[in-house]
Amino acid sequence: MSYDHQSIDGKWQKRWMEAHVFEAKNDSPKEKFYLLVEFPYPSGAGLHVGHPRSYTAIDIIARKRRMEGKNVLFPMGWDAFGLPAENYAIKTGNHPGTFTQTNIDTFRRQLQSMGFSFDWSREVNTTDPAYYKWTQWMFLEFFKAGLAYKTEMAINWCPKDLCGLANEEVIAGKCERCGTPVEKKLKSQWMIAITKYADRLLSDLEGLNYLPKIKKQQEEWIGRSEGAEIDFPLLTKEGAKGRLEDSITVFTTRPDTIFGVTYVVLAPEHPLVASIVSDEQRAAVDEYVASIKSKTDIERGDDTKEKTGVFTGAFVTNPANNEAVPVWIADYVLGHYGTGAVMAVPQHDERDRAFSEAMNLPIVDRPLVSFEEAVAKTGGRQKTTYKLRDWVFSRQRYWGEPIPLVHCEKDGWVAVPTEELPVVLPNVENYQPTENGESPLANIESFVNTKCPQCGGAAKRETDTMPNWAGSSWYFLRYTDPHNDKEFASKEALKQWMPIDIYNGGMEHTTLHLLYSRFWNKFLFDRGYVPTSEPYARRHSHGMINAEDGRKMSKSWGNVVNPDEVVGQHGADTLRVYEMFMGPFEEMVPWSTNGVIGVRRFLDKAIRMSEKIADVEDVEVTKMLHKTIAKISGDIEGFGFNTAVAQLMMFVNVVQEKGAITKESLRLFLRTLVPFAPHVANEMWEQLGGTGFVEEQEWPVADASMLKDDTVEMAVQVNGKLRGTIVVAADEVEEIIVKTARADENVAKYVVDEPKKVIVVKGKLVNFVV
RNA sequence: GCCGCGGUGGCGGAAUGGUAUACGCGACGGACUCAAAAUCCGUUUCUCGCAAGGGAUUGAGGGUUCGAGUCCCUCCCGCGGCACCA
Repeated sequence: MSYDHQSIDGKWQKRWMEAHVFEAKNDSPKEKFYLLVEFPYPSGAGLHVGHPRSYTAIDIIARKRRMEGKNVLFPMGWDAFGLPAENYAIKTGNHPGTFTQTNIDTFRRQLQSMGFSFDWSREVNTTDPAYYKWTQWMFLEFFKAGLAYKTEMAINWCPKDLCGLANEEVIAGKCERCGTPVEKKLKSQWMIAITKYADRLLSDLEGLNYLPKIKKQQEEWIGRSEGAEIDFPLLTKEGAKGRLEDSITVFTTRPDTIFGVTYVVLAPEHPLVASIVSDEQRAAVDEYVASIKSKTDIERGDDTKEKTGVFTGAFVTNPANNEAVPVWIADYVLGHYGTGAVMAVPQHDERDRAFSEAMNLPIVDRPLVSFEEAVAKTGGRQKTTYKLRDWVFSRQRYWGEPIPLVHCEKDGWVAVPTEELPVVLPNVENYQPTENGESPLANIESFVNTKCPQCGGAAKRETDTMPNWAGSSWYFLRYTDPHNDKEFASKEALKQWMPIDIYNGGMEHTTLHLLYSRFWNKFLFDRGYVPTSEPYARRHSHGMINAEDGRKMSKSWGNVVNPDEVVGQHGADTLRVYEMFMGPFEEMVPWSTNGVIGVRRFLDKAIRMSEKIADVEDVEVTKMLHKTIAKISGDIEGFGFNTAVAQLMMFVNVVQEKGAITKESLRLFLRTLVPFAPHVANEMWEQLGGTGFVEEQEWPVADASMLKDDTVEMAVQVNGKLRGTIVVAADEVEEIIVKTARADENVAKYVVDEPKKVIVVKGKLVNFVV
C-alpha cells in the first residue's frame, strides 16, 4: 500500500468543496480567528513553489484552529492589476483582463490541487469593477479629507516602463520591477499624505506582535529624528540679491554644535538658490545645478565620491554668535529632507568635514552648549522630521484603477459622485503608454471628455491610474463581507473579524504593502469605517525557496521547479509536507529533489501503518504518540513546522519498529497529521471506518501521564567529560543516582578518590569534579 | 559605512547552559529478487584501536561556568535591509 495520490487527492478536494467545510460563518457564536496570507499576483508563469510554502504553513494553523473549535476565516484572492498583464497586452493587442482571467483560473486550479483550506466563497479580485469601485471610493475619501493632492514634483521615473514610481519602488536607485536606473522627471502627480500618519505608524508598532526585524525595518523606513529648525538671517553682500529680512532655515539634530558652524549649505534644488546667488557666482552656480539635474539618484547617492559644491556669493549670520558665514550649494544636501539646508559643523560631522577639506573651508572647534540653550539662544524651534515621504499615487499606465476625479476649468478637481462609481476602465486600441508620460487613457476622447459633476460644464477626466498597491491596501477588509454591494464591508462583518490574528507575507513587502495598508486602515479608522486602528495583530514572514543550485529560481537559469509537476508525480501532501520539512520557515532554503522523495517515503510509510493495526501496542508507541501530540501542538504555534514534521516521522518510525498500533492510537495520530497531509489523513481515516472528515474532529490533547518515562538514561561526566551513562528510576533520589554512577566501571576508573564536588541534574546528568 | 540575522557531518538541518550531530537526503554493507525497482535490516562527524576504550570537533581566538553550539569580549566570513537623512 502506498499514497495513491492520483485518486486520493482529487477525491478529498471534491468532498471538502461539496461539504463547504472550510467556509467561515459571519454569524457563528464560535470565537473568530482570521488568518491571512498575501494574495498573489496571478502571473503568466503560474504558481511558484515559493507560494505553497507560506500557504501550507498558515493552512496548518487554520486547520488546527478549526479543530480547536474556532470560527476560522482563511481567504484567498487576486492582486491582479500589474505590469506583466499590461506588457502582454502591449505585445499582443489583447485586453490585459483576458490574460489575467486565464492566469487566475490557473492559479485557482493549482491552489485547489494542493488542498488548501481556503474559503473560496470569499474570493476577491482587485480588477473586478465591483471591487475597485470601493478602491476608488476610498481614494475619494482621502481626497475629501485633504490627504490626496496633486503636485508638480520631481518624481522617480523609469525610462523603460515609462512610468512614475513611488519612493518605495526604487531599490538602490533602480526600478524595482525592471532594474533600470531611475531618472528624475518633473511631473504633476497625485500624492497621498502618508507622512501625516508617520508618527502613529511608528508609535503604534509598539503594541503589535510583529517579528522584531519587521518592526525594525518599518521604524527605519519611517526614520523619525528629533532636532531643531534654526534661522540664519541673510546678509546682503556686494552683488547678492538676498534681502535682509530673508533667512535660511536649517534643520539640525545637533543644535548644541552651533558654535562650530563655518558655513551653510543648500541643496541644489533649494528654492532660495536662484534669489541669493551673486552675479559673480551665477554662472558657476547655474552650471553646478544643471550638472546635478542630469545625474541619476545612484550617481548622486554615491557617498564614496569626492564632495562637490559651489559658493553662492551669499552670506548668513550665525544667530548664536552673529558671525557671518558663507552659503554654499552642494549635492550632499538633499532637497527633500528637513528644510533642504544644513548648518555645516566640520568639527562634529564627517560629511561636513569632508566637504570643508575638499573646498578648503575652515574647521573650528567651538564650545558645545546644551540642546535647549542653543535652541533658546538662536530663536530656534524644536522639530521632528521623518525620512518617510508622501506616497506617489499616480501611474501613467492602463492596467490600474482609474483615479475617479474630473478636472473642471471652473471648479478645479472634482470627485466623481459615489453613485457614478466605479469609473470603469474603457477599452483602448493601444496599451502602450505615451513617450511624454501619459496613460493610454489620455487618447480616448469619449473617456476624457465629460461633464463637471458640480457645475455641469465641460470637464476632463484624470487619465492616470492608481498604483497596484491600492487594491492590496484594503483587500483584507473586503474578505469579511465580499459580496456586499452597498458598502465595502458592513460594520458588523468588520467588527466580527478584524483585526487579522496572523498575517504572513514576504519581507520584501515590509516597507511597501505592509506600511501602506497599515496607513490605509488607520485612515479608514479615523473616518469611522473600520473598528481597529491596526489591521494586523501579528505579522510573520517566510523565507524564499531557491533552486537546487542555490541560485534564485529563474527561467533564464532554467532551474525553475513547477509545483504542478511535484503534485502530479508525488501528490499534494508530498509537496505540502516537504515544503514544511525543508528548513526553518523564516529562512531561505534551496530546493532538493531528493528531499521531496524522502517525504514521499514517509507518507507511504504512514499509510502502511494501517497494515499494522492490532489489539495491543507496545507502550513505547503509546508514549511516542502523546509526545508527538504535545510536540506538534507546540511547534505549530511557534512556526516550527520543520521540527513538527520530524516528530511525525519519528512516530511512524517507532510504529514500524514495534510492528503494531491500535486503531485508537492511529486515529489520534491522524488528527495531528491532518493539517500537514490532509489527503492522506482523511483517506486513512475513512479506511479505519471513520465518518466525515478528520478536520471535524477535535484537536487532540496529550495525556500528561504518558509524557513521563519511568526510567531515565543519565549521562555521567567526570570533570565535564562524558564517561558513561546510567539508567535509573525517573524519581530516584540523588544519593542512589550518585552511587549508581560511581558503580559504572568506566566512571570508577576516573573517580578514584572522593570527588571534590558532585553536580546532579535530575533526569539529565551527574558530573563528578575530581 | 550603519543596522539585523547567520556560520554545526558529504548535503538540508536539530538541540529550555546539561549525553552535539535529532529528522531527512546521500553513501556503504546486507536481505528479498533470475535481475532491477520498490521495500526491509544494519553502518555512517573525524581520528587512533582487533576490541574495550581514547582523542578531537559546532568559523578563529580568548573569557565566565562543575559544564558553553548556546552567555560575554575581540576578530573573520556569508546573507538581508538601509545608505551623504544633517
